[in-house]
Amino acid sequence: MIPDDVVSPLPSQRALGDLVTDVLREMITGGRFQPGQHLKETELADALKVSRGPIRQALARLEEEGHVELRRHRGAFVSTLTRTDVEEVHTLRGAIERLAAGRACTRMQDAGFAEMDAVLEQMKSVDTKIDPEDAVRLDLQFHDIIYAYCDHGRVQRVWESIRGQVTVFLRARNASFPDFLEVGYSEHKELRDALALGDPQAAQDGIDKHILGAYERLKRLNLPDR
Amino acid sequence: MIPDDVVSPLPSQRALGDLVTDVLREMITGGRFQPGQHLKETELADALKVSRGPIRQALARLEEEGHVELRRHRGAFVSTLTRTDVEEVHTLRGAIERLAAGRACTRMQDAGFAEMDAVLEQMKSVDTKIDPEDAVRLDLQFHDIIYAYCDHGRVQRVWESIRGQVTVFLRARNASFPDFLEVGYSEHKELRDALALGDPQAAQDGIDKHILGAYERLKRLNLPDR
DNA sequence: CAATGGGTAACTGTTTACAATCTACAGTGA
DNA sequence: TCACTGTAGATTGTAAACAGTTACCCATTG
Repeated sequence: MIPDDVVSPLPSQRALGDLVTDVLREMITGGRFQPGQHLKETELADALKVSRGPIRQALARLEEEGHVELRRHRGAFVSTLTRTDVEEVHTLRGAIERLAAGRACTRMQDAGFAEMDAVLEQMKSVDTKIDPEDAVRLDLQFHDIIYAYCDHGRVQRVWESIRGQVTVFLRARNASFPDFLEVGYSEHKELRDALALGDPQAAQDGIDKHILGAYERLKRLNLPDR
Repeated sequence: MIPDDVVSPLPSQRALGDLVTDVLREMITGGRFQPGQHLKETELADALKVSRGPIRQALARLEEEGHVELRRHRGAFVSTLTRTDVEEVHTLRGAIERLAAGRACTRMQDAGFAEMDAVLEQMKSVDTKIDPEDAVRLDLQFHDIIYAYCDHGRVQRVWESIRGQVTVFLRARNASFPDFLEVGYSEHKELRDALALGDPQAAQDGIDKHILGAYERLKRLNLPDR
């Protein structure tokens, strides 16, 4: 057996459509496209040097994730973020993360909590340095751990389907309320301690509280109603 | 303005891929394919008289719904139902239907409850006639109403993504436990009354109880572990 | 000036064909 | 028996072309 380090870092033959999906998702969540902008298949195909096939596959997936709106015979348009979207994403997230946490708290064991503590440790230092993008990354990483340990493929998929939009919200929040960076650590530490009890009910209550807090802050953002 | 009732019910130009998705989903849930069967794109394309494009779109969607497994460069295989699938589908369903019911109970109003009562009325008569397929249809119709009135596009989509598998489970249950047909009405009536209180907490508790009951029965089915 | 209607351009939806790539499986040799 | 190799079959990726729609412009009409 040849160790992984020696051979080529595996060409990672993912489907081209999946790569395109990631690239476009990053471009949209990163603000490289304007909300409402018309994304044309042929333009994207030319720009990314692929054919229309993988582009269509990517757009279909991004539509499911809520990043673009597909109008028949019109094409794909970058979604505009509304108050309704924030509400839907957060209530749905609350529902599935509640389930995920209830399961994860009895499955994480030492390894899971060690991962979590590593993230928390970094959050603590972010509190002093204050780099908004780091805060977003760590916030997501923390919750990714819960989903990873809940051992529930379907919940994981639903999370992945809204994760991109959660990212957008977190970025918007940090841009509007930079002071929030200071409470990131304590809120997640509290949630971690609730999970550590190993009691599904306590874990679910912890999530309810955590997500509700995040939602209350987001509601203060100035967004169009729909 | 011409009222909708007078004009043609619009030819509803759906995409071919969507039609193919529905056809294949029905064929899979209806048992026309064997679990594990290898579905080849070209075969399906020939059989349905469409090109590979819509077929691929359909298979990608059915994979997200859990009806087929897509293996890279191998193709699509009809999923085998396992105990794990039953557990995942029901816990996820419990989580989102809890949310949906909490919202729906304050939005259904008279019209919604009228729809529900119409379904309940049919359930009562099924109890005497006992046609398993009718029981499945009515069970789904009842819960569809909750999702329709919860006014939450994303929850609706998640429901649609597991609805097909729930259908499979219900059919399997009726095949194994025909006696269940007798309790269908009373259990749903109980849930309807919980919703009618208009209290989100009561509605959520009603769902917890209802889904848990359904799950307990399904667990008695004899299914492979994975 | 507003409403109507024709015409056009642009884009998506679909089909077809072909090249490239990968998997599984059988066969080969040690 | 085991590991390797080669090949056939199937899928994915790409490309090109056509059909169907949609939006938009603009002249016409009242």
